[in-house]
Amino acid sequence: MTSRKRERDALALADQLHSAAIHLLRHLRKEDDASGLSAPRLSALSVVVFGGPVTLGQLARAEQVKPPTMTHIVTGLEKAGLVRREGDERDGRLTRIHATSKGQKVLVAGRARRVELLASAVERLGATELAELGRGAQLLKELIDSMRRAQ
Amino acid sequence: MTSRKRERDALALADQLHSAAIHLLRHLRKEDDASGLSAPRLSALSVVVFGGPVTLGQLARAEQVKPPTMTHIVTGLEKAGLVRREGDERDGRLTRIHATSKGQKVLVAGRARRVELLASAVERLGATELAELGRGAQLLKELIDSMRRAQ
DNA sequence: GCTAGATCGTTAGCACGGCTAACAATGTCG
DNA sequence: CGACATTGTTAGCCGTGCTAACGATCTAGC
Repeated sequence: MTSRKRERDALALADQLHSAAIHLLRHLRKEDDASGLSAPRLSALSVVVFGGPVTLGQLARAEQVKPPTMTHIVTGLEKAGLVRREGDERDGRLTRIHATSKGQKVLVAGRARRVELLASAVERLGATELAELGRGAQLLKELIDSMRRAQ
Repeated sequence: MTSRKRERDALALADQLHSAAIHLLRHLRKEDDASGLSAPRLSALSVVVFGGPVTLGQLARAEQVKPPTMTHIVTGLEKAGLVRREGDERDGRLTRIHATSKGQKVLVAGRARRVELLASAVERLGATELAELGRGAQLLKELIDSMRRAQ
């Protein structure tokens, strides 16, 4: 019956993670609003800033979103002047997304603003708990990658 | 400089948690779609099913959402026959949200379906990692509660 | 008892995020 | 050169979230 117990554990854990993800994002949304950057835009901008110029399709795959959705997000970022489109010279179908210097600045500022709430909460944690939470975040990330590979 | 290091840790951790939350929800959305229940609806339904009859305002606060948003979500659940509104006899302003039996069934089925992906990923984890991830989820939940109390 | 204010929920209207279907433009290969 | 594949965009739908404004109801205070 130990496998039955594992299933129950997995179900309970999935529920906790699901609920935590929803509520965390709803909290962070408020801060994101202050910077004018929603979570999906911030996330995409982060990829562009740290991942260098990237095609729209790559960005869509990285963000696990369909191309039309990414077109929409990039258009928003472009109108805000945080990103610019540039056609590839060798392959006319591709459009490469570049971060502008404003985009880099806004990303850094947005990260700082976004983390304020979390940071003040994190500072109430002991060193042990901080390490444990870090470990949990790493495991969660690996879990998501594993889900992605499994389709 | 140790406090500076804590800040950097907090920033990096916040980024990881933010990114993980986004990508986890995007994955789970696909499963949620299969059951016809989006993440916010599933989350709200869960509160109604396990938290007994609840007023719309309580539900909105529990889900950290403004009343008009919750009105919309509840309307969707009601149209799907998962929930029903009932006026309070003592206070005519209140509307209590009750789960229907169909709502209970659908919630359970949705949870199972939703957890399939995660469960198969979780089963690739060792017992130690499972415990660590569970601890991380618990800490994350406490962190969110702490953020909520701090506004 | 009645009026003034507070509270609760809804409606209206906006912006964004996500999807599918359909299309145009470009590359590639037989 | 022509058929096919790939890339990105457009159009159109629905769900989520907000604020502003409103109607209905309760509660105080006079």
